[in-house]
Amino acid sequence: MTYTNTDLYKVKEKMYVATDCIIFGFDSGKLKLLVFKRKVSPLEGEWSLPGSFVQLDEDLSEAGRRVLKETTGLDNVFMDQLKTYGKKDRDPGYRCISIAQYALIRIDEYDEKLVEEHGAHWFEIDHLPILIFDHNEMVHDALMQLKQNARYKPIGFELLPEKFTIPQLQKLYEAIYQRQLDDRNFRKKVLSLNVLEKLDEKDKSGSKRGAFLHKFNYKNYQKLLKSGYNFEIAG
Amino acid sequence: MTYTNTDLYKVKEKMYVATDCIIFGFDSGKLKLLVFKRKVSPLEGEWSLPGSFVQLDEDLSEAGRRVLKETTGLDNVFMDQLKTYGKKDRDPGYRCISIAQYALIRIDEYDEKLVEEHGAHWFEIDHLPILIFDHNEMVHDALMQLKQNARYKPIGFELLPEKFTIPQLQKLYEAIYQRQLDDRNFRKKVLSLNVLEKLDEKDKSGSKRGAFLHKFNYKNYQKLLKSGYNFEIAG
DNA sequence: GCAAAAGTGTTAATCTTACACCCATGT
DNA sequence: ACATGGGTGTAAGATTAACACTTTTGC
Repeated sequence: MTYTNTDLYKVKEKMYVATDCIIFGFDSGKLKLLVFKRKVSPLEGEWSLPGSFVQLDEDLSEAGRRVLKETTGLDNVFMDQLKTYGKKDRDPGYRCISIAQYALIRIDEYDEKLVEEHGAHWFEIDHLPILIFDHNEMVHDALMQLKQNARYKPIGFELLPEKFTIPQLQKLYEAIYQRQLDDRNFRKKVLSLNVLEKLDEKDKSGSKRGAFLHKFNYKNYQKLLKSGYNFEIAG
Repeated sequence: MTYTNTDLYKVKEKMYVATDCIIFGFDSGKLKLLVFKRKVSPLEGEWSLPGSFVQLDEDLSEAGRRVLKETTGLDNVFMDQLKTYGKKDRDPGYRCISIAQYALIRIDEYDEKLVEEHGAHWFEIDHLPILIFDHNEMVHDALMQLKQNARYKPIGFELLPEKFTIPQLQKLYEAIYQRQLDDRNFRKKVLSLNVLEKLDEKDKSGSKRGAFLHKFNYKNYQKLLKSGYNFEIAG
């Protein structure tokens, strides 16, 4: 950053820098959010996003991954920066800005014990409790971003198990967009992209007949991007 | 933010928080960026984005607007947060994170003297010099964001004078998307949105015949949003 | 009168939407 | 045999893309 002459006469003070994580999961056809019961004062016992101060010796993204690891036991998950919240009075105690980062996790992989130890709970996205500070705003913004990104980037797959069925994928997109999609059109479109690899296995958990499992094919996705780029699922 | 038990044993240290502004303008058919010659050590004399430390008693957005005001004299311009840059070693001197914010300004309105006093220069977006630290990365990211946003939100108009012609608007979009657009299709699409108000005046600076001036109509835009929302210019 | 930019319509191709029935299987 | 979700095709409508000529006017 550059500072101009006038800045030199201003006080340059440091401030606290935190990061809060918006952790999305998808389970039983519902989009869910991982929320914690705060263990420290002030506002002990209130619901809150998991977060931490950023250490002097770690990148912002490292701090986000550390929080995620500490609270879910998960490594190597999709994570992206959302926005930085920096209203001067957002934290009543002291001046503290927070970089919100959102994560998409495969809910079947997370460490349930670890999560419970931390007093955590998965809430359905449209039945969230009141969260501390500006955390509800963060979740709202993250959901908007998720909707936006899911449309043009294949991030939806980060929320599903490695192997998934087309109906599962559709339910995920319906949960993200918060509206129904036509099953014939959805299937047509998603298959036309050529980024799904059909497996020989079936998943019978959803029906008696069973639905074929598919895998996301990153190589074909890269090809798609090169060949003019138009990944777009539903809308 | 929440901190977990383990955090309580970690050092909670404050850090410097800065903001850097990516200021876009549009002039002579080219998308431009306002860049400054750094006046303080280290890296004095190098090109840099305008920036400042964030004061303890101001919101992040206030800090951005302050920088903008100090460097261009402009108030009340479109400004939005881009991303926060927080690699631990991004500033060689001390740990400092920077919230990048981008602004779209009507280049005809800015205070040229003020800008020159600060050793500033407008560079064409594809002929930028090397900037300090991670500033080139910031610009790259801001340009991506601008491309993305211009497609679905009417932010392009922030870069034009209040009154503008259709060919001017088209050149702007061509500069943002960095590709040619078909003039007949562009005109058809943009007029079909019903958000432009045709004036009786002509602008003759671009041609002998002159082109009709138009104004962006915010009320109609609000109507468009309510009635199902599909603002989309070109692609 | 000519150069230079403004303005105008049509058609083919593509993509999106709406919609209804048969299939496979566990009970 | 029936209930349940999985899987398939088609036609109408909307949108996009490609494309060429006339208009105005300052020089």
